Amino acid sequence: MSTDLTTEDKIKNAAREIFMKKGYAATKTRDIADAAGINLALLNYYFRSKEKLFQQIMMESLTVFFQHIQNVFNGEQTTLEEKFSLLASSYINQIREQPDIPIFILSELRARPDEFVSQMSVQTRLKDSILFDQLLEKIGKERMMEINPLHIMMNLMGLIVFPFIGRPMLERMGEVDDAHFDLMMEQRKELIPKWIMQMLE
Amino acid sequence: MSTDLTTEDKIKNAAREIFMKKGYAATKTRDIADAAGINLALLNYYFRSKEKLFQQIMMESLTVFFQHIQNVFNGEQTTLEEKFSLLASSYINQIREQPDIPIFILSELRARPDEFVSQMSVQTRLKDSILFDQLLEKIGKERMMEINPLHIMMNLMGLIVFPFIGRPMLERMGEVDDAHFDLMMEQRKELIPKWIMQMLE
DNA sequence: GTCTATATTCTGATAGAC
DNA sequence: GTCTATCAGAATATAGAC
Repeated sequence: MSTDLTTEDKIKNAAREIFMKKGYAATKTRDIADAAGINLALLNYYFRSKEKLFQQIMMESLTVFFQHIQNVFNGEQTTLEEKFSLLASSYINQIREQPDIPIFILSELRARPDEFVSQMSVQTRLKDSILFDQLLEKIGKERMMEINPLHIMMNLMGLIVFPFIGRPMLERMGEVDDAHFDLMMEQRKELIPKWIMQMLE
Repeated sequence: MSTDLTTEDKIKNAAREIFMKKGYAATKTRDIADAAGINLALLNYYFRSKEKLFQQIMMESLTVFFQHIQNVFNGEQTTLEEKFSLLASSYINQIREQPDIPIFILSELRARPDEFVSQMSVQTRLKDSILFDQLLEKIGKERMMEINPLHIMMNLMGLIVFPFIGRPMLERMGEVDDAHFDLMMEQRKELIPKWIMQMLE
């Protein structure tokens, strides 16, 4: 870790790492200060409180995490399958760099149902997206009752995200090591869009 | 809630509910005592500590959650598709009664990587199951490199569990209410086994 | 077994010197 | 801006009466 960072950024980086790994409630401000290599008082000097520091980290995480979605959802040049492919690839890459980000976001979102949802809901409305229109066209009206487009979105997100969330469980059940897990995630970049397209046939 | 329970069970029920909803770190022993309608001292009298109480709840949750898997995995009378169908139906029913159980288990498992995994890994080894054999037969050796059976298990678990974990997000993105969500979960009991079988073609 | 009161430790936040 | 020292409150756990 390079040391030519502002104190504020050192604190934020440490906070992000620990919040992600342990969650809000289990994180102690002293741990953050230690990891950042600064004193506890400085944390409050820069961010006023643990709560405010957390909110900042969380907002940024949400923004980063949903950044791609908006663009991909509304890409005008890409086909349906290309959109699935782009989402799978970019998210698998991103989560690999921050493996705890999905479970972090989802569990903190559960703990605070109303605090951050507005932030997201503005960003991504399925019904207003080009992806949604393409889905409708592909599925066809006669099958719309049976297979709601939201099913497909659940499946897409679940297929991408779940292996990372369930990793400790899956590694035991399947007896896979880290290298093998990485290989499988790489495979899934191509498999997931294929699977989703099969569901639409 | 009937009141003819032992004090120990009253505490355990209250603890289970609050641990599930808020997670270990955010749960206060006083909240459990209040919810159980007893005094704080009694909690320590029966369970010695918050930690020990949690371990007991967690162990039982894991056992319940993985109870079905073992049986379904090794059913000798059921086909592959029937196994997928049984797993989807029973888990969707079970999670509906305790909606927080997946995120609870997965987030606490992340926080304590080594404490409980042994408990699970004993219960469920994919490679030793009849389901695994059936999968191998269906997939065929020539496709085994491309599509590891573990992919299929990840997909099955993800398709079942993710909608509940991602519910706050999905409800916003898709603008669905509770009734609609329930309907979709009901649909998925039939859709998921169908989707998984398609992946194997 | 159950309670009230209390001990003890932990934790977020601040005061004040430099 | 950064630190040391400390406060105030919260939270787990126990002592001891009933």
